[in-house]
Amino acid sequence: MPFKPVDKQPDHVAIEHAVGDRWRHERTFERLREQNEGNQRWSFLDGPITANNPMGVHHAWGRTLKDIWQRYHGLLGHDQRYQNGFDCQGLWVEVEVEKALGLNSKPEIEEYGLDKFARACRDRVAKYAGVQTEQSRRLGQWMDWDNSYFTMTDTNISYIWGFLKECDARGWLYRGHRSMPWCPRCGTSLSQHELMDSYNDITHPSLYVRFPIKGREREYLVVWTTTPWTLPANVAAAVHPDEDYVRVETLIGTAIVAKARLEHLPLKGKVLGTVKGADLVGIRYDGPFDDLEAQKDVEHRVVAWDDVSMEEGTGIVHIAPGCGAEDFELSKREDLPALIPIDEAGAFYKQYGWLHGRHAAEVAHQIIEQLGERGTLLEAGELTHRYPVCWRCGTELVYRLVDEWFISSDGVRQQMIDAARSVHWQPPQYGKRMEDWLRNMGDWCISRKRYWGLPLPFYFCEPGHMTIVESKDDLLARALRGTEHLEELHRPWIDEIVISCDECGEEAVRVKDVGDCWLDAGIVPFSTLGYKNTQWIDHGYATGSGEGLSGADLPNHEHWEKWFPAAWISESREQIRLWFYSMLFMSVVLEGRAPYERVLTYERVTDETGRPMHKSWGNAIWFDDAVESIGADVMRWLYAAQVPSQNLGFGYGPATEVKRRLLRLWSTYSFFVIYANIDGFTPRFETLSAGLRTTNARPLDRWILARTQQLIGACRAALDDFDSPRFVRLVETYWEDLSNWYVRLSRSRFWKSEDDADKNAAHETLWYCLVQATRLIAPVMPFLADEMWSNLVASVCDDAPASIHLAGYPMVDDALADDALLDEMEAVRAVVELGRAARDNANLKVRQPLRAVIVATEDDTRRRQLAMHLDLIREELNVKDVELATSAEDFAQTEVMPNFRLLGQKYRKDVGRIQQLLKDGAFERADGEVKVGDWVLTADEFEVRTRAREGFAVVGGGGFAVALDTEITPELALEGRARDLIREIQDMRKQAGLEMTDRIRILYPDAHAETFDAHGERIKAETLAVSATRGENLAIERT
RNA sequence: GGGCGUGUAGCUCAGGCGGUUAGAGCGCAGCUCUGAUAAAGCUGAGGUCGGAGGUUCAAGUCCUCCCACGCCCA
Repeated sequence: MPFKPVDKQPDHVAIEHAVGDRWRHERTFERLREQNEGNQRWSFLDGPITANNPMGVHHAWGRTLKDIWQRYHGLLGHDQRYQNGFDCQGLWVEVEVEKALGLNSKPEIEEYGLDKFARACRDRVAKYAGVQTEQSRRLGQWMDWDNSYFTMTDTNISYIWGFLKECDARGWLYRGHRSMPWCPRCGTSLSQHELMDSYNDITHPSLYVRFPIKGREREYLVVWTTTPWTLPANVAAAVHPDEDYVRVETLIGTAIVAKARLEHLPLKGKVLGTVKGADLVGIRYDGPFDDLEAQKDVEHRVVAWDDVSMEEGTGIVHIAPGCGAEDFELSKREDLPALIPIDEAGAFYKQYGWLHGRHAAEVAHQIIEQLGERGTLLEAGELTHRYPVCWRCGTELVYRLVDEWFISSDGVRQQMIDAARSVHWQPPQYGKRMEDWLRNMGDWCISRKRYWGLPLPFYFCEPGHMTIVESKDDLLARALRGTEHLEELHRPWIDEIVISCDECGEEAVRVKDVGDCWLDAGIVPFSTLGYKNTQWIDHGYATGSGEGLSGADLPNHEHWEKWFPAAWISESREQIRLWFYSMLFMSVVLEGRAPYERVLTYERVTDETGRPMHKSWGNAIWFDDAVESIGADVMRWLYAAQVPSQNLGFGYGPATEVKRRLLRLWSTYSFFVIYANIDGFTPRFETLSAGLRTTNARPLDRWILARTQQLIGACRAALDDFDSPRFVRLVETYWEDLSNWYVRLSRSRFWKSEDDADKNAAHETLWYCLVQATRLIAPVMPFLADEMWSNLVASVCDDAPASIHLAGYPMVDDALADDALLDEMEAVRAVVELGRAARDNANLKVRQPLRAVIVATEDDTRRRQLAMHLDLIREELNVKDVELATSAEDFAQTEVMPNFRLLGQKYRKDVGRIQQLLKDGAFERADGEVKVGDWVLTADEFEVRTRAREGFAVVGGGGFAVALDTEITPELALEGRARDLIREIQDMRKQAGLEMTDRIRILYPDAHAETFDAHGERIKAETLAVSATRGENLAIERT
């Protein structure tokens, strides 16, 4: 047997493990790279995955897309880098390590020891980089796993330093005093892009508070706040200068609020008068907690602010510049003092008296109580609203005024927008989204007050000069002392180093801040490609804490020029404001252009009902579980089929559907192997490349061969467009055609026992189609495809590559393409479908032969097409004869369908009436024209169709009418019974568990005597019977 | 509040420049075919193409407004 027998269903998991092992033993991937080395380049750049946890099924979507196109380009012969990346630094790693070590605050980390903490972070990264590598291999991803890049290396850090130096040279780098969203638990501020996706519905106190006006008796402003802890830092009250404010008489005095808000407030009383906001400006009032030391010199006043909202609150806004971003902006304009009430852990400073040491989140109750005692609380309720929390630990954020480092964005904004426009965004709306983001982006806050991260290379001397170190070498050259323990560019070791100030030569020390992790990822188009590096260093990339984790080279600038920019990158949608953004920023600064040419962006993975997956909801599916039960190939197909602009519902249900559709291909494969083995068929490998030239090809063979060429062309086009959903649709439709049209109609050729040229043509054709179809799906289902290849090709063709992935991607064979034939077969299939529908209508099952079917169409071309395939129609409809007719008057009526495009232009408003008349049959046909009402339609303005009369047949597209001759003669009835018997005996064979080649003897009762007399030979032939004799009941026995 | 996107059969989704009777898969019911097929075929039930206006001879498709949902930004 030339081919290994095939299971009824593929065991994906078993196949994948076996094929994966084979790839390893045979060095298949390495051989592919060797094969393609030096060819035309295709530059893909991998966005680093955070090496912090095992990867999930959502990562697998992106990794599948990356792998599909890397494999596709590999099959096209393109030289590629295949470098995977790991993101190693930043708060997310720290938080996980804190959890693992049982630490819960910055003081606890410092007590634990920064060196041990850094080691723990580094170890975690190393561990999960390994885990993710194994998982990715299991998914089938082909990457140069031994040479991944790690963003924590000294190399990567040095490159970022160089970038920061460049920003400073342009005057864009600055230290700012800003109100930042702050996580009290993590003790650090969050950047603008870290704030996204982290709003929760949270219930807060909702307070109305009185601010008594100085110098007026019993008169007060009313403000509203949901953050009571900020009241001790109040310095002003803002009003909208153009809005009307009213004075309202209440039991405890005269309240001032915005007129527009009055009806929404818990205030009752007579309106005494109206005053413009602008006229309130300058009023002095008593703050809520003037007795606090911090409030000692504050003079509270009313200021004007255009952003005061009339949608909520009282129209008078409590201003605490140390506790809010907008408040701080306002304070700069109005020259208000900024009181900072809480420290980095969220606890009140000493100057806040009775609040000292208490945490902002805990003091609401006491503040409300105090306000009550002081008689300034008007009302206290609750409000549930969207409020930001820390995206890592879930702690409610507060706003805090802090020193942070920024890169000013105004200088690069327009250049970045221009660069982004040069990129091909897919789907296109994400290009707009990037542009929106760029238009609105604030200055990039690059500092984090944490430990495990890029050390910012900013050094200050006592007199206050700043020196920026641009690389590790630069640091060592400038160092005065402290380099003894510097194993890597991380805290705490780097903090020991003292350098000399550029300006005054005094000793300078580093600021304590670390960097935003998106600096780490954004630099990789430069750091991994040897940008401006003069000398190629073998295995030189992994330095510092990355040492020993990767064997990647540090290439030189020439190499960078070859591979920059990336032809294509692909990541999930949130990377627009993260990686795509930071890379673009850095690349525009360093090179003035985008670092990528084309971007494919995809959405999120949900469960199969569309809900987000959550560990706590119990609907999460772990990658390891999924891949060992569904199989990587099926998962990959599921990912490939998904339109990337929509969320993907992942689950076992959708996976089962994929398997079911795939079974069509597998069953065809299995069918082929069964009969090829019975017949000892041996394929010729050269037919794949040199083209299949079968002399005995039947029309159906030529058709599926042409269909295959069409598929090859369409698949290549879809993949060239990075359109995997289209690719999947094309391929699945082809499976259907191959299985349910070609094989089903050709089965008898495989069954027959004569070993003739016709059978060989069928084998050759089916083998060719199966192999080409398999090659096409190789980028998406790499394991299954290679398994099929080794059985169908490698095991029987000595001259074939051992792996499908070394065999290149199929090319269209023009000699086999035949659009006319495809069109013909479409007509045949339409007629057969109509014929089947007609049988169904007439209640005549297909097994009963009929004398004739009449196919009527006025379309001469269609008739000619059908005439070439009458045998197919006869077989499929089980009729003795096919009659083609130009007119179907006896059983059908003629319809004239208007050509709306032409008529619309010509007759405009009259088209509707023409259409109605034609529908009613009120027309005459003569000389190729149609007279309808007052109009005459010329030949190109209409199309004639045939519609069957009731009871004859069903009408479908293409203008056919199909009618059956329903008379069943005794001969036809007898033949029908013979076919029934064949079917019955076949079923008995199957029940008895006989092999397909086993011979039998048939016993039949008297009742079937007539049938056997007439059709005995045929029955015996089809059921592989050596004899048929009388018996009591119908029975078979094996010979 | 602004921007982007989505809304088509019970479910998941296709529907280039406006044009004839809006499709597929899954699910459901009935029938059929079957010695590769745990498959497949046919028929049927099931659609206010989110809603309302408008442009047009003609709108699922173009325009305006509105509704719901998702995302991004305020």
